[in-house]
This record gives sequence, structure tokens and C-alpha cells, in this order.
Amino acid sequence: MYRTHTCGELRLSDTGKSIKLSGWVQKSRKMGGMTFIDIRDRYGVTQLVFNQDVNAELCDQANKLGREFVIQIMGEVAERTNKNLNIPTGEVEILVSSLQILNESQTPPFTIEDNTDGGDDIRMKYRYLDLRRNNVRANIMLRHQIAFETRRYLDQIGFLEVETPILIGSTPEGARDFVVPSRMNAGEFYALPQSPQLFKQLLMVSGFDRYFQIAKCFRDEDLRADRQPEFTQIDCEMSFVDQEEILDTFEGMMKHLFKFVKDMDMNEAFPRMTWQDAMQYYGSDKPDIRFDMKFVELKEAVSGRDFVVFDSVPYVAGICAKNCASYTRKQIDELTDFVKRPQIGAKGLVNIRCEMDGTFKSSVDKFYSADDLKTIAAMFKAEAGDLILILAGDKRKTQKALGELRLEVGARLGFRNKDIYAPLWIIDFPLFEWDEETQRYYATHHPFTSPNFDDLPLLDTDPGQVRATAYDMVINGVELGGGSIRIHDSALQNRMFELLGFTPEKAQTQFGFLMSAFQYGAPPHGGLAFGLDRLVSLFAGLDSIRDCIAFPKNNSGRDVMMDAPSTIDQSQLDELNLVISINDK
RNA sequence: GGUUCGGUAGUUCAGUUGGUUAGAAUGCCGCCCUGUCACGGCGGAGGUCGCGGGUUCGAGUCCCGUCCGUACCGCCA
Repeated sequence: MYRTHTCGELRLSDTGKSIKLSGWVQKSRKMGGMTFIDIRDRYGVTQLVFNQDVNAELCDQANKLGREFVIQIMGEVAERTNKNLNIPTGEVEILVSSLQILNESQTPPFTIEDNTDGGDDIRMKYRYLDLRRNNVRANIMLRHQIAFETRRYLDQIGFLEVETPILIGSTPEGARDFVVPSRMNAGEFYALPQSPQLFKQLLMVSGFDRYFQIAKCFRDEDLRADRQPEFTQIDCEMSFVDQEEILDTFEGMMKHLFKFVKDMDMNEAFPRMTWQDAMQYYGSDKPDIRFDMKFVELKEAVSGRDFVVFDSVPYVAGICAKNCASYTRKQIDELTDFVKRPQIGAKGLVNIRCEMDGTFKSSVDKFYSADDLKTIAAMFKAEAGDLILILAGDKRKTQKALGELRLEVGARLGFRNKDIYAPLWIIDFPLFEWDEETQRYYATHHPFTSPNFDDLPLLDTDPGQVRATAYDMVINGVELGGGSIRIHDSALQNRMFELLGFTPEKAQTQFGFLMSAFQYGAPPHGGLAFGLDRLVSLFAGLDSIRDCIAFPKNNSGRDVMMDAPSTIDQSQLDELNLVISINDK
């Protein structure tokens, strides 16, 4: 037996017990006549004491232990003379009677402590050591808890977890597929699923009624702090439901998770906002509503004053930053530089200060009278001391830029507090998006999304105006999940494929099995999927999902620990009937 | 494909307008220390300044290229 207790469980009430502990050497403190060693495992840290006067040989042995050695000790629990109330085991220590080294360790490349001295690169290379650190391990444990509570909630209300295949066929719509060559079928490839979408719909046809899966998904696109090429979704689908029942079910799930994982009661119903409003007032389909600062459109109010910047563009809008009129030139310049960065792409930033004496001062005083400025300020309901920030340009681009500026200003004003959670449903997404480049419509969500039945006539006259029965859950500006009511009628599905530019033959090749299935009694159904990685990082208060994943990829999609991807042997290539030909360009 | 910031000791970083022997902290090694818990004290080892080229009497520092990392844009139904 290696241990009678873990390194996190002994307390004052255990004083006098003979115990056995196993774990890693966290740190040793040598005082000359005595040595303290902290022994660590997943559950905590316990202090060991060695005393020259009691057992000189044992104390010498302890002095030879290095960081991260794996040891096993026997000893007696004793009350400390100097207690450390910062750790749960801090009132006791172990008077060690025997010590055994189970395994030695090299000095780790970075210190295994909460505030490590290791950078991301080195931590990823030695991820197995990084995972020994409390805060990284805490994220992985949080992830387990969220997954566990998700299963518990969904099981309680009749959902069945069903696994769907990882090796499937490639579909061209959507993200780029990861692809796997088939040895037994020369020249043919599997694709890894971007989501279990088609399978969960087929499970509805099969009558499973309520399905979920905590599913790995794969997308071969560039990474971000919140995007990995392989990620995990809480994937759900229900039959005989309308949008209202789905929103209700999964609002319930989120409330359950907040209650049982974060011990937070979310009593209020989640507010709902149409996609239209989200774009108009926040310039984003995932607004952070921890703070208000809505857009005010100004095009009409500012036109006709010979200010060519505003007169020559289709869209002018601004936000009002409370109590920011005192911003210095430098702070304004920082905001200007922020919106002029190539990633944001605004040409400039106009500001109006509402001075404390009731006057207005702006960067466009030349063109606008005091009355003009007063009228504009009134549109924002601005008060003395506020700062109005205005952008102008192409509508979509400027909305997006102003949305980014709003988030930046919100962050500067401390409105983006990680301990506050502001959930929101975005509804009434447009069914299609027009793409100028390819001159065709694309499905905003995916091609199986049902149109809003009120808008069905528009399918023939103005497809761009058709609303989808699709919804996203957004918390604090993070798109946590989304879904839709699906089309269960093959005629309507065919019409969709047609509008999306599929020939009947192509639709048949790609989705023939789904279309066939729909001819054998498909129930009305719908569902949604949550990004588990994002959910964990939101609960953990992290900006990146990487530390919520045990073994993540780096920015270039590489696993720097095992150095994947890598080349393969010629014999493997031969078996797969593959020839490598790398394009220089 | 593009933009940003970065690459200097095992690690995290500093290094001024180009100037003599490249520093700090931490870690590591040795010695001292009987109540530490960020222990303390003394001493020591440790560097291809990412790589290649250029400018210069002289480059960690300036220029060009390249590789790697990072955040973002494009992309991600």
C-alpha cells in the first residue's frame, strides 16, 4: 500500500495517527538542524518534518531530495507549533519515521508553482509538468465538473447520450475539413466531423427523441485564443419541440450549471434580442451586455454641414462614454490609434466632450455649431462630463469597428468584470448571407435551418430578408452556443439547397441519405450545441480556451509536446496510395 | 495570405543616442543556519544575444532576409 491518506486531507483531528503518504516533493526548506519538505499530490500539500536530533540519518536522506522526486513516507501526524493558516493542512505536519524514494526527477525546466516562471511555449512543451500546477489542474477539474453536471441535468430530463462516428464523409459547406486517407479504399478519404449535425438529425428520425453527446469536433481553420482545430461541443437535439421549448430547456441547463458548478443562482429569465437589434445597437451578433453604451445613429443629424467625412459615407454612429470628458489628449489618441489599427480599419475618430460647464467641445467644431452639438448630445442623453465617440463609413464595417471600440472603452471603464455574468439569447438571425465575391447566398447557420414560417413568402421574392428559426446563447460577449429548428420537410429542404446553389444531383450526392431519411417520417425537431471549451474558460475567468484543454495545440496548430503533425514513413504512404507533392507557392 | 508584439543565462526579463569584460531576479550547485512555509546568510557555476547576410573602426542595439512564438484580420455554415 502506497498511502493511507492523500496529501490534502490530514487535519488537526488526525493528530497522533500513524499514516503513509505518497507524492511529489514540492519544496524543501533546510534550517540546519531540521528540514521541512512539502509533499504534493492532486489533493493538496502536506508538510513533512525531519529533525537531526531525532534521526540524523533520515534527516540527511531528506536533504538529498530534489524537486519533483516521487517519495513515500511513513510517520505520525502532529500539531504544528507554528501554524500556516493559508493552506488546509497547515495546522499539522508529519513527523517522518521512514522515507523511500519511489522515483527521482530531473530539475524541471520551470517551477511548478501557481505563479510559474515558465512562458507558454515551454509550458506547452512540458505540458505534463504544467498540469501539475494548481491553477491548470483546477481548470481541468472544472471542465470535468461542467461535463458531469451537463450529463446529470440532461439525463434527468430524458436525454440519451449517443456516440456518432469520427470517420465520416466530407461536406464542402462550412469550414475546411480535416481529412483521413482510406487504406482499404485507394484514393478515397474520410473527413473528421465539424459537428455531429447530420447524425443527430438522423437520430431524431430514428425516434430517439432527446439526444446529446459531449462530442469532439474538428475544423481545419486558423486558430485563435478561443479557437482550436479540435474542440468539444455539448451537442443536443430534440424532437416535437418549437424554438420556445428549446430555449427553455437549455436556459435551464445553463442555470443548472451556474448553480451546481459556480454556486450562483440565475433566477431571472435570460433576456432576448433580435439579431437586427444586436447589430443596430451593439454592432455585433454577440453583444456584451454587462454594460449598456448602445450605438446612436447620427447620419441624418450630422448631414448637410459641409463636413465631407460625414456627408460622403452611408453610416455615422457613436457611443457615449460616461464621465470620460476628462480624457487627456493621450487617452483620446490611444482610442484613435485603436480604431485605426488595420484589424479595425476605421479612418479616424470624432469626439465630442460634454464639459462640466454645459458647453461642448469637439474635434469638428469647425463644422458644427454649439446648437448642433447640443442636439447630438441630447440624442445620446449625454450629461456633463461625458465623452461621445463617433465613427463613420461603410455600414457593416463601421458597426463592427464601433462595436470593438465599445468593448475597449467598456474594458477601460471596468465594465467587463469577470465575476458578473450577463446571459442573452440572440434570435431571428437572417437565414442567408449574400456573398459578393461568389455572387450567391450562404446559409448563416447551416443549410438545414428552418426559415421562420412567417417569412416563407419572401423565399421567392427576397431571400436576404428571410429570418431563420435560429438562436445563439451569448454570455459576456462570448458566443457559447447556438442552434436552430431544422427543416423536416424534404420539399422545403430541396428548396433550400436550390437557393444555396446546389444542383439536385449535388444535393443528392452530399446529403442523399438525409433526404432519403426525411422521406420515412422525420419528426419536427431542433437543437443546439454549446462550446464546452468556451464554457469552461468563461467559468474559469480565462480569455483563452487553451488552459481548459489538457493538451492543446499552439497557434500554428502544432502539438509542441509530441511535435505533431509530422511526416510519415514511405511505407505508410505506399500503403495509403499517397504521393507527397508540396507546392512551393 | 496579411498586421502587431516578441525571441538575450535552465526560466522570466532588463540592456540608454551603436562603444571596453552582456546584467537582475528566480532556479541550480556548495557551505552555514533547529520552527520554516516566497525561510535567511555567504560563495559558485551557468550565454552561439533565434539563424543568415549587410552597414560600421566597432552591432544584443541599425538595415534586409529567414525561422519560431503571440494576439488579431481574412477564414471559422
